[in-house]
Amino acid sequence: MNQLVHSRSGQTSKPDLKRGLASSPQPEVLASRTNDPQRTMAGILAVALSEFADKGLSGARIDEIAAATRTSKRMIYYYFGSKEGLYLAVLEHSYREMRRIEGELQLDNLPPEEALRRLVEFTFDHHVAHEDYIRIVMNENIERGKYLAQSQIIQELNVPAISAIERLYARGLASGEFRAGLDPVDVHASISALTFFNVSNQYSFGQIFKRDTSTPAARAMRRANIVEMVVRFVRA
Amino acid sequence: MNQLVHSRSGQTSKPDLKRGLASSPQPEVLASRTNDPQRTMAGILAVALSEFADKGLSGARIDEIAAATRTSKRMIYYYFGSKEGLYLAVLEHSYREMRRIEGELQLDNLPPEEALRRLVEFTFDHHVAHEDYIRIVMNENIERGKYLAQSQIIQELNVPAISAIERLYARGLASGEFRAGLDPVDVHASISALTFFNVSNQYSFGQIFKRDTSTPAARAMRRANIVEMVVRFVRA
DNA sequence: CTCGGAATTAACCAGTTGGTACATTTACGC
DNA sequence: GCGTAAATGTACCAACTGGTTAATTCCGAG
Repeated sequence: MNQLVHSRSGQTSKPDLKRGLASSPQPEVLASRTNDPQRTMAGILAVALSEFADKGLSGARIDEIAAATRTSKRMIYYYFGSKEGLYLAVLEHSYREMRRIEGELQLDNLPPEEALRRLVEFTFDHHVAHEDYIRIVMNENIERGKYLAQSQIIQELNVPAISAIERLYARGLASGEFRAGLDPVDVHASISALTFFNVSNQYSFGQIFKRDTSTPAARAMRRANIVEMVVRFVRA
Repeated sequence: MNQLVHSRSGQTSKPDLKRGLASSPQPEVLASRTNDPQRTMAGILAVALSEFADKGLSGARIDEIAAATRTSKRMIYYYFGSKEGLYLAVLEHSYREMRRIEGELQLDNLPPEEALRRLVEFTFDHHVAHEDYIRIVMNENIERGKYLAQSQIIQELNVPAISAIERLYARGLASGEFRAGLDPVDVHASISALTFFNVSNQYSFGQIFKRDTSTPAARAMRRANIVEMVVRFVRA
């Protein structure tokens, strides 16, 4: 499949480091080409993320992705080998990015229940703000996790949210605020379910119940209820 | 089931109403053709449901659907007009069927909390048992509800789950078991989110956490926790 | 019986789509 | 400067895919 060992692994030489800035020497007119693999790959990846999120793996079109790029279709195959290779790269990028954002949250100096509330609110907001990632995950589930299974990179990624829950749960247990016997992964599943669905199924839900779930008021209400639901679940 | 009003453009007359049952007169062997529009349409629809659920709208192939049918591709276009027409028919059939199943649940002679538990358990089991419908809804959300919006039929369908929640909530409120101020649609959103996600995201979740969510033990645990979560949310 | 529209078959088609062959240019290492 | 591998552009293609054309058969009404 990916004969081109390019893409992930060693990029052989490192054509960056030089051009920190000063990307485009000549303005335009002069139709000379500039080699900038980093920029090319990043550009392709960004466009591909948006296209795959929009239409799904089978719905996205390589030609359209190429057209939206500064470069050509040839480059997609040069760097990513195939449509599936490109999709996998997008998937990996998305998961890495999601984990990175999760990892930024700092909850250890908040009281347990407050920390839990913050975590749920953060997850809710994060999902609302990154619909593209949600849609990539939806699509991957339509594919039954086929590409996720292929990626060691994603498998090896740790999930900051889980350790965050573990820590705050241990503290809440010690203080007597939380009840015993709960599984952090299960709690995470509930938080994810509630916040993910809020974004992933907004269209069908909105249509069926004639509600616009995207208004600030509706969102705030839903958010508060989800937080309340999770907190009540863990309370002693 | 539904006698397709023949795709969108008027497909002339209405070939149904006559043959209620008594479908196949001759067994087989005789290679002569038999006209049985009901059977033909139902067959196409069943295969299409399975294909669209499996691959999504853009991933499904008309030729493959046709091949899996007793009849030919031409018949798909004869009865459903286009790939999108077929998809819409599948979508409508799916929603109608889901509502019908929901409507079968009888909760009015159970105490409020018990009724709520039953509702959640029922929804959980229903979603687990009908992954095809879940996947059709997932796909429709990938399509941003475009086809749902086109269908008056689905819009007009009432949602039995909502009235069920309304009734049991009113009873729980009267008895003092439930707290005031909750919105039945919001409660429904939470129940759906938890049970839907459990099926829709099983692949990504399973891969990330190296857990097989399909074992009876894992399922029972998850189910119990979801029930508990919803009950605690509404309790006074 | 027979007539006409409904139901069905088989072959075909044009546009799309993922993927390539080949030629060319850039720019880093020496 | 210069040689060479990396990077890129252009043109092209074979297979797939949704959809159609035209011909044929079934079957209920009169």
